[in-house]
Amino acid sequence: MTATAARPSTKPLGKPTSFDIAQLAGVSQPTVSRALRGSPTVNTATRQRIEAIAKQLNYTVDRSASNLRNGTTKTIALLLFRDPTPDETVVNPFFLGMLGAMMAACASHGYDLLVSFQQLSSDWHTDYEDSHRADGLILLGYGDYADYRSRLELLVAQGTHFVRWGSVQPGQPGITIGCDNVAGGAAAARHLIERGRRRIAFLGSATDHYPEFHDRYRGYVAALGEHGLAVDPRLQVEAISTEEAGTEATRALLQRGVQFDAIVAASDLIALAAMRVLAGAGINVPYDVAIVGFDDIPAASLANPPLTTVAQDTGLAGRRLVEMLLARIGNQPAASTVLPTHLVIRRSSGEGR
Amino acid sequence: MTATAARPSTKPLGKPTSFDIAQLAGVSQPTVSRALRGSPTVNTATRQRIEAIAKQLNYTVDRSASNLRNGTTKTIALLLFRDPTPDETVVNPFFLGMLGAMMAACASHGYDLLVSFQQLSSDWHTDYEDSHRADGLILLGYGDYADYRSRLELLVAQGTHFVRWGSVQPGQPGITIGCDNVAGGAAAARHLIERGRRRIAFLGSATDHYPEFHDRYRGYVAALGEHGLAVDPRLQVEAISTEEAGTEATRALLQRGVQFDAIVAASDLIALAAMRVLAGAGINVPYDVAIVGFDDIPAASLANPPLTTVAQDTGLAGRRLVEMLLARIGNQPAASTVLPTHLVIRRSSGEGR
DNA sequence: AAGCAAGCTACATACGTATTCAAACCAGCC
DNA sequence: GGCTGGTTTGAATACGTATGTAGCTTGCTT
Repeated sequence: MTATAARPSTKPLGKPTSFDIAQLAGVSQPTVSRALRGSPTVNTATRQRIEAIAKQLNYTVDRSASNLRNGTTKTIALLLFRDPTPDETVVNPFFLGMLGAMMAACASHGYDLLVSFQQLSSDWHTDYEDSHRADGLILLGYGDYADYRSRLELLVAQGTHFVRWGSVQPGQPGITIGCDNVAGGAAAARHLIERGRRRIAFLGSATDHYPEFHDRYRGYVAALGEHGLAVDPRLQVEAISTEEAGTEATRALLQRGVQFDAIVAASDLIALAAMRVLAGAGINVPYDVAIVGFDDIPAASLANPPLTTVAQDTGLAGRRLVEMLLARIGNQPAASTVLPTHLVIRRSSGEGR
Repeated sequence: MTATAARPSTKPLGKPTSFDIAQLAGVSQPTVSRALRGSPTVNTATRQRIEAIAKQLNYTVDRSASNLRNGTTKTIALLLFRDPTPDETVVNPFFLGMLGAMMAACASHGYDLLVSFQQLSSDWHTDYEDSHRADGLILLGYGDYADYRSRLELLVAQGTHFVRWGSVQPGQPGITIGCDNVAGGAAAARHLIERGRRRIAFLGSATDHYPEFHDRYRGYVAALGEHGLAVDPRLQVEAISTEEAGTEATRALLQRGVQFDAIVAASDLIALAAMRVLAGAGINVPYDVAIVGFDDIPAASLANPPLTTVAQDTGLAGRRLVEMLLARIGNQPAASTVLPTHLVIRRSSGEGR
């Protein structure tokens, strides 16, 4: 009776606790806990009585207490790494496309989803799991891999559960889910070649600081090779994932004065920016220059002309990220996975002159 | 020493606790807590010693324990009500646009942000704050207000802290942040009238089940009145916020066989759908029919032709929602707020025949 | 009829933190 | 030199849940 004494029966003011229920049901608090958690050792009649009272009082288990006791939070933290955009609060639309699927996947497994912006340089790596705010992390965002990798290794060393979206490569720390960037890049270039284009530029990164873009570039190079086309370094311009980078890269390409009749852009944002710059320069898409993007963000189909692009299945991606993370958390086998891409053909890669 | 006895000094295996720090610093656990929380009663030298050790051990306060002790979670839950779209995981892009600002605002106040899909009909209203998963709720989503309102009243009765985005009206339960839908609707219609359009249709809701759309409709009606134009009920078609609804509504409008030279759409998704349907019917935008949308989602500027629309400042909206909620949580004054809109003129409302 | 197992329930406790209250200490002062 | 007042620290405790263990009851076996 010590516990019930702490809350005199005259004062049920705050949110009800398992002690309140116990008192009303004439049992002890542990019995309430066991009954509501479905322990088979509780008498059926007792359980039903308890459940009825709990429902009537609108009782919910206190997550803070439950978390403390269980050492688990039933929460996943989604860390979005900021692109260096002018507006600090803009989230990459491709990642936003995964959000719905992640919310749904988390919910269906009884997990909550915490979202957060992060500077790649902040100390996110120690934050979430150590402080028991989440049981695991999902990392989303492009970013300089050289810096990134050491942090991933730290996470592994700490035993933190995490999954990231990115380029899947052997020997990587932790679990990575990603699409087949090489195949996607190749499909984009191949499509343009088959449409008769020969001078195909690549806007993205050809260095392994941005492994996903680099993979796409490798696919592009491979496709050119298949068709006996030479890779002209003057047709490759560095660009990160943002629209701003795309604008600059396209301008740089034009300034080089090199002739080109097509562009493979490493992201749709780059591609859309390129279309704008080209239009501004009086260059017709697709007549003068055909363009293929990557990601199939919602805006791609609305562009003028609609953008041909390498689609990634964001729904599947989001689901897979959550499932793999939960497997890791549950100490079940989980492995890096490569997801397929498919080419969505629209008008931006149409007939040339 | 009872506590330190529980964790023999030979075994510092798990995440370090304040007891571990205390032992290393040669003080008691409460002193550690006080030192790290900045209590002025702790000797400066002691504090520094403790801080150094805490840093060295990568100590972080256990949120579960802290939450339990404080009765607070430093977390806000964002509840997104699902639109009835075919793909269950698609989130309304307008609300997604607020997400970045909300994340930033939460972070700057030291709060975490939990996101979750909800069926409007589920029992979300009792879930989050009662169970100590969040200190307050942000409710986002259109939805049948008749059903919604009773739940809001329940929230108020329970003393739950919440803020919602929607139509701001007197006598509403709780705090609502919204844009000036009436003024926005009026601006859209006025703009079309000034461009010489006279037969202006409205795609949205003229009933108060969807108060925001109804407000926009009222603005539209007012603008027509200002210019002595009659309101033709045949030019109004019911539609909820989704693209699918826009498609259907536009088809219905065409089937009525009523002549029209412009459309005010209650959302950009509706407007974009309308543009597609019209294009499919061989009707030129803006030549035959001018269109104005509402929201200024990212896709609006990319449409063909780019969509004239009533812009809402999603960044400001997200920030304001968070700030008002935090004020409520802190028992500080907070009130419903109406935010301004502004018309963004693009080509979809250009020259007619 | 005594013993024993099975079935339920209660007791005690731990999770890690933050706060209240009391104690210890130190210096200064009459 | 003991006392005062201020400063710093420690002991005890509560937050609400979940679980190991012990205890009680009932019914059945031999």
